[in-house]
Parts: sequence; C-alpha cells; structure tokens
Amino acid sequence: MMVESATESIRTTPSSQNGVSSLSSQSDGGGREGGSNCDTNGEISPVDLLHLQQQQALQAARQFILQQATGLNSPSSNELKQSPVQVPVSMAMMTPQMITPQQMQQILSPPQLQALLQQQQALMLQQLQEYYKKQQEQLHLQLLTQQQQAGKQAKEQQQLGNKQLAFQQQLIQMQQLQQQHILNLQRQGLVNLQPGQGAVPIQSLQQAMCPTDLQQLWKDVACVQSTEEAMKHEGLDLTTNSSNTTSYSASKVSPQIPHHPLPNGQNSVHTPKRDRARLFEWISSFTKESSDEHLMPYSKGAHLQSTHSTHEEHTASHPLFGHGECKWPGCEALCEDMGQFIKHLNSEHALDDRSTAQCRVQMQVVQQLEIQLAKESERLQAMMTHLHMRPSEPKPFNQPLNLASSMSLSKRESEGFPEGLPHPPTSAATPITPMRQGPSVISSSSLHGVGPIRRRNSDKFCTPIASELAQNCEFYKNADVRPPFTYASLIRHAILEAPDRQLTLNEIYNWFTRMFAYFRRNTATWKNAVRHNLSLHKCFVRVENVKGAVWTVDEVEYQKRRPPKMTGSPTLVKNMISGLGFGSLNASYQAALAESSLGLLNSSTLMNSTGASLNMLHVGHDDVSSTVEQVNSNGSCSPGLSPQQYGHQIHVKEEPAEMEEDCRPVSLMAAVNQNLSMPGDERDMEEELPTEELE
DNA sequence: GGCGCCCTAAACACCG
DNA sequence: GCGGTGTTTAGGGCGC
Repeated sequence: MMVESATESIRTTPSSQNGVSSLSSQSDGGGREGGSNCDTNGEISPVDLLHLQQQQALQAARQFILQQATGLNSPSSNELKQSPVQVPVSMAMMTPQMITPQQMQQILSPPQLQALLQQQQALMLQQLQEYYKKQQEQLHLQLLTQQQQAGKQAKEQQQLGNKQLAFQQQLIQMQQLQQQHILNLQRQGLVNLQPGQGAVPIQSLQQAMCPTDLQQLWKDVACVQSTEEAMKHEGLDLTTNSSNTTSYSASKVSPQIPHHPLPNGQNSVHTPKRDRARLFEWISSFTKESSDEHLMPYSKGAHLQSTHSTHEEHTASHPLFGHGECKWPGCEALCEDMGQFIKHLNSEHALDDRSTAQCRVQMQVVQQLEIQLAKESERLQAMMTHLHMRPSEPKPFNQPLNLASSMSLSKRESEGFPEGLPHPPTSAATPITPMRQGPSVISSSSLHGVGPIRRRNSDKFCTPIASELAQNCEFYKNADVRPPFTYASLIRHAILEAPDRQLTLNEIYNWFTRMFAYFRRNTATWKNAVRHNLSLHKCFVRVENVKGAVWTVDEVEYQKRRPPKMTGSPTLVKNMISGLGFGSLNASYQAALAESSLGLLNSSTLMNSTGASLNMLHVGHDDVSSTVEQVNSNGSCSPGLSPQQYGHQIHVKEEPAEMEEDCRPVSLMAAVNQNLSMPGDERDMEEELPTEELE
C-alpha cells in the first residue's frame, strides 16, 4: 500500500539531500512539519529521528496517562509543555488550563467530568490521526525528494536501495505506531467516542501521576520505543506489523542495539534506550531519595544504584558507570571495569553533536522532573497541612462566628436590621466569600449547582447559616450556587428572619428566590421540597392567620431534632458543664450548634431589641414581637408564635417516627440547661451560640 | 450493613 | 378545571 507506493517512487525518482538542522532549531517550537532534517546522504537526520521517536514515546506516554486517568485531581503543570520534543498532536491539550483539575473536579459533576474526558480523548484521537497522517506525508515527501536526487547518480542506486528500505521501515513503523496507539486508545474506551466530545487536559492527567506512575509511563515509553528497535532490528519484514505487542523484555534482548548506530554515527536507534536509561536513572534517584526500601521491580537502574551492589564502588567513582554497564542514556554498554568504561566513555560519548543533544535532552528531562518534584512536594505539603489542620477544624468555624456574626449582630441591633438578614456592609466586604469558606462549606456538589444540597455540612461543621448568609448573601444572590444548608434550616431561617417570624408559603418561596440565585430555577423541585419539609418536620407549624395560613418555627421541636447523637454523651456533658472550648466538642455537636445558631441568634437579637427578658420555657412570653412561646402538640412550651397572637387554628404535625417523643430523653444540652434553670431562648443561645454569645 | 438524615419525585386531597 | 397548598409515601444518596 503506502509502503509499496513509496518504494515505487523511490525507484523511479532521484533522491537528494539537505542539511542537518541543529537541535536547537528543531526544538524551538517551530514544529516538525517544516523541517527537512535529512543528512547529505538523503536520510532522515538523526536528530529528526530522535524527535520522531521521542514523539512516539510521548504518544505512548500519553496513552499511559490515559490509562492512569482515573483521577484528575492534581495541580496544573507544564511538564509536557516543556518537553524537549514539540508534539503538535498534544500541544492543544498541554496548554495550561485556566482552572486546575481540582477546581474542575469541584465544578464539574462526575458525569460532566466523564463527558469531558471522553470529549478530549476524542479530540486527542483525532489529533493523533492527523499527526500521523502528517508524519507519513512528510516522510513520503522526504522519500520522494531523496529519490529524485538519488536517481541522478546510478552509483548511488544500491545505496538508495538501502535508504529505501530504511524509509520503508520508517513508514511502516509510523503506521504501526499509529495503529497501535489508536487501537490502544480505543481499547481505553475510545471506541465509543463520538465526534465532538471533549476531554480532560492531558497535562492534568500527567500531573495526577505519582512518581510510580511516571515510572510506569517511562517504562511504557521504553516499551514502545523498544518496539521500534525490535522492528528495526528484526529486519525488514514490512509485510507484518504484528510486532505491536513487543514487550519491554523483548526489547531488552537486543543488547546489540546500541552498538548499531546509523552509518553516519547518528543515534536514532539509541534514543529509545536513552529514554529508558533516563527513566532508570530517575527511578534510581527517586527511589534512593524517597524510599530506600522501594525498589522498582522493573527498574534496572534502581538495582544499578543499589548500595549493596558489588559495583557500587565503581558507581560511586563515576555516576555514569554502574553494575558493569555504561549508564549513559541509551547506552548500557557492558564494561568490565572502570578503565574500560572510561575508554568507552571517551570513545562513544565524546563531545559531539550527539552527546550534546543527549545532554540537552537529559537536561530537559531533569528539568521536567524537578518541576514534577516541586509540584508533588507542594501537594504533599498541602496534604500534610490539611491533615494536620484536621483536628482543629472547628477553629475556622468559630472565628467567623465571633467576628462576623457578633459584629453584624450589634449592627443590626443598632440599626434595626432583622437578625439574620444579610447586612450590606458585611456581605459587600466579601463578595465572593464562599472561597474562604473552604470546601466544607461550598462543596463540589454545591459548586456545580446540580448536586444535592450540602446535606451534612450545615449540620456538622459548617459555619452557621446566619453568618454564612450574612457574609455571603451577595454571593448566593448572584451565583447559581446551591446553599450548603438543608431545606429545613433555610426555611427556618427565612421564617425567623421575618419581622413577625411567620411567613406564608409564598413568602417562603420568595425568600428562597430572593436570597439564592440557585432557587430561581427548578422551581418545581425545590418548591415541592419546601412544602415537603414544611409538612414533614414537626418544627414547622402551620398557623391559620387572618391573611391565610402562615408557617412558623417551633424552636423546641427544631432543637429536638438537631443533635440526637449528643444525647447522653458524657463527653458532651462534661464539655457543656465545664464550659470548655467548643473545639473539643465532637463534630456533630458543633454542627448542631453551628446550624442552629441562626435561630438563636435571631432570638437573641429580637430579645435584645425588644428589651424583653423572657423565660419562654417556664414562664411564658410577654412580648409577641420577640421570641414567643407556643404550645405545641405535646403541650410543652416552645418559642415561636403565640397562639394567642394568631388566635387561629394550629395544625399539629407528627414528626416522623424518631422525632416523636416527649418521652424521648431530651437532648443532653437541653437537660443541662434546664437543670441550670436556663430560660428557653437563653438556653438555646447558650447551646447554639457558644462563640457568639458566650464569649 | 444498619440507621438516620436529607433530597427528590410523585401521588393525592383540599380549597379558592 | 386549574393552580396553589398541604400531606404522604417511596426511593435513593450520604455520613456515621
């Protein structure tokens, strides 16, 4: 087919030559397409071949990266971008992204990520095909040119035959690699790819790799290139291309490879082993530095640098000699002793273009690895920092509570702001605050806006809804971000925020849409959820008012359902009574405190604003504008709207099973407070505003 | 794995 | 009949 036609062209057209481009000129991003890197003999220049093979290696690397692409969470990097080889195929994918994979992962839902991955894989496949096409065309073009010039001299006919074979070989290799890579990509799931789908940045995949992955990657690279070698050295059986599965071990059975350079002394066949050798070197260094016990099973280099090696003395004497082999990238020549090695070094690796190029490549390899190391180190540091910070998680949650909430509280009190209402100055100072909330507040699901509400956050360890909304109200108003609170807490907040602490269903709807951009869509869903929550939770009391049915909050019921887990916890009792720092409390309790702080904040504010000193629980209310008590279905007194105030029918709900009980032990906190004769709301304040009210 | 909490969806009833 | 409201049930996800 193509090879045959190329062969035919060779026979019928003269060949020619051209100069060898310098390495620098080839690597300066000019791309390979325009390069005519052939030597005067009409062959592809070694440097060109080097580039070609390195590109192929990178293709294999990319292939491996895709295989490893289960996680995309790693900081962005530009390793590939800085690759010594310009690989047009992947340049688009190597472009640094505006967002990190982590951010992408947070922003995108898993299905979106998957779609993105598939999309980019498709793109990559397409680019691969285009690239190989270009390469083939280029090779073919070079072939034709050389044939034309070579044809003028009959004397060179025989030589041309050899060149022809060489080019045929190149073409075959190119085709084989192309097929192999495409097949591999398809095996990796691209068979189902559809046109137009996107993908995950390849750099992200690479960045996600750990050193072990890199080792495997390099191994694959070496394997692929060894395949090339094998093909080259297996003769010129161009009719079969079944050598795609040539294994690494198979390639290693070709020790003569390094000793068969091209006639002009170039190093095309050296390149694969060179890369592999660099891999080994890197593995060795990494293994040595990171963990002496972890020897890479396939890492020959690791063993080469084993401190237990009998050749260690030699290794120590020369970094390029170890285990009886020359460790020059791609060489692996066997040397019996140091003297022989030195001789070999001086003869085979003297200062010439090839060695310079190899050194240059090695420098870039090292540079890339250093970058990778820096990134990995940074990641490690972040991980350690994160893990170290874990025990003190409550800290960031307490702090904003103290500062923001109390400050805005006082302001609201003085300015008559309804408590809980977002105060402009506060929110204005933090227009995009959710970022500072940390992941505990704005989860990935809430970020992309399609996932479920941050369910546990508000309950466990989030900033209280009051301060959260106060500080981020502008954000939630404008950003299509789902608030990290439950429907129940939001409804409660809305109701308590109302001047008279009551809202009609429609007013609740309006509050949701007014406060959260997220709730301006999917109205059917969340409205249904709101109604569901209102009906389901006992804490929401429907009151027939003159203007229709309104919903109020039964704080007692609400608090009842909050911290069931802390009931009976000796630790909590101790902490409670002793008034220790809340950082020592467990997450559940803190979460309960956090979430419910809003209502208590509200209550306290109202109480303060009205100057009422209430004993809701035992005495009864004396100010309906403040937190009022309400006789609930159980006959107990609870803060909320006064039945007298509304003087209408109150629909008593039954909480779901577990909520049902007066006989159920009251929460420990409540019990403690009751023992302390704490008034209802004050009790709540004490419970829920440890950092706000108990400073 | 069980449990609790939550969300979502859906069906149904009531009422203006 | 329609839309809004309220109730209830079911299923599933998630964290403990």
